[in-house]
Amino acid sequence: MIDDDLWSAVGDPTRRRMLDLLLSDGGGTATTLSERLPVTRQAVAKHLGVLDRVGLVHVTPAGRERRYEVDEAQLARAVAQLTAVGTTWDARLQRIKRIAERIQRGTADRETGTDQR
Amino acid sequence: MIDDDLWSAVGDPTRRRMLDLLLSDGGGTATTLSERLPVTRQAVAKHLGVLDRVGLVHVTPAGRERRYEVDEAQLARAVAQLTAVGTTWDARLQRIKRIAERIQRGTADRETGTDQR
DNA sequence: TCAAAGTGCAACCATCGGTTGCACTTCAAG
DNA sequence: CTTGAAGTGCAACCGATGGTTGCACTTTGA
Repeated sequence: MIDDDLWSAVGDPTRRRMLDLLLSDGGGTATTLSERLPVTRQAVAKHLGVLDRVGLVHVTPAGRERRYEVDEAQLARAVAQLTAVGTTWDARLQRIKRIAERIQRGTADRETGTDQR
Repeated sequence: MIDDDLWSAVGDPTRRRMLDLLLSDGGGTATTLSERLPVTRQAVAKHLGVLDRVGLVHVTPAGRERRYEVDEAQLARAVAQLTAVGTTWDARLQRIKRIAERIQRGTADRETGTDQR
């Protein structure tokens, strides 16, 4: 149901900042990204490898540079999964809130069995 | 802006399943949770420690048991942050999509400087 | 041709999710 | 009261991962 690779790829805070930078700058290399992040170039390169492996970025060799760009469609998929999990829990929380209110309203005789699971 | 501790706490798939179980069962202990999860009691206990540290669950000692329950308000906060990040990226993606369409529509003379950043 | 820029590879360290093993409290039954 | 089982906590260990440093390799430009 949930693509756990995609989730964990987006789950890392450094990778989220990298995606942010790549989006606002319209692409970049490991070196340019590391200049704007509190980590070394090698760490950035590893993260780019992870993002590339799940298809969130694409790489284009240009001379001695390797330019990375965000795959917007794939990122849209990841964002959709994010919000999907959010809305699922939101619904569950609201359901529990409704049950709690119903119980507190005094209907405490046969509440068990009507809405379990 | 973003509470990174909350995010990483919810980021772990096992912790998400634990929150799911705690919500649907209305609480539980490390032992009862581990019986319904593919990990040992000790692993569950560690995760409960993490969730407790960020305030997503509360613990109530009862005899030799330690019963954990979800703090629904805090979980609601975490879910809100999740969906907030989602909508932020969604907006950014849509803005980029609009720019790309405008450029491709043929306005390729002075597109630079009108909507950068 | 040669130095600087950009990258890749390898070794190393700390943290984390997970495990096993053992000691400690609490409850309940004899 | 004693004793054994249930529930927990603590410590050591293992593998994966995010991060670092060091070095070798290609490409560019003077």
